[in-house]
Amino acid sequence: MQALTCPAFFCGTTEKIAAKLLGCYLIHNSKDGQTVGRIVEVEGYLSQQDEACHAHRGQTKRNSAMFGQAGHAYVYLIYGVHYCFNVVTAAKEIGEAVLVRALEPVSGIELMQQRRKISNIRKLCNGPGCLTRAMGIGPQHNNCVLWQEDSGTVPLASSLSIARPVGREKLRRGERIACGKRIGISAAKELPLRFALQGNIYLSKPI
DNA sequence: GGTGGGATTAGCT
DNA sequence: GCTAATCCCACCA
Repeated sequence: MQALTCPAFFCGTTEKIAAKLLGCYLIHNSKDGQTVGRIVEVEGYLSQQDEACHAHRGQTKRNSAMFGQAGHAYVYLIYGVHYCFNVVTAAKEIGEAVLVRALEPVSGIELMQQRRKISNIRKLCNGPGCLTRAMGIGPQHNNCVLWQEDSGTVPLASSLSIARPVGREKLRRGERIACGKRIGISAAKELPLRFALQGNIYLSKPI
């Protein structure tokens, strides 16, 4: 894998970035240790024209990170219980993002098991609320930068970043990028904005 | 100033 | 399949 060192990766349409994020790695260095997951399932949310998107009704205090720069994180609390992790994908003031719905655990698996209080690796990160718990992602990461900023600065206590696969690392044998309807929403159900690695066993639901 | 609902999950029936 | 857990904030009064 190769760390992202500039925001150029996050240029393009939200759909393109969603597909591009599949196979990438999400890396969290926390005081408890490092956890790494491979992104296998995402959903796009498209600003004003998308009724299921938090940005649909305009900018508020809660969703303001979504209106920030592409390549930042948007983390919000859902049902008062779980956190969802999103990657901002549009230019400032637009309000589009990609929700990460499932990860394939890559390293720091013992730490993930501790955080989740379960041992089944297939269930560690197989849902948006599950993966934030396993990775130790929370509100402290809202609006944080997901590429690696210049190394001269003082390292953060808790840093979240994305790395891309190199060469043939992106897709494994038996995997292909598939697209379908989004899950768990009541508005704009028909839009085909769910992207996942079909054939991967770590999805929240088969696609 | 009160209230309703949500991009979910786990545990029980 | 059903439901409790539990919090922020948009919306309405």
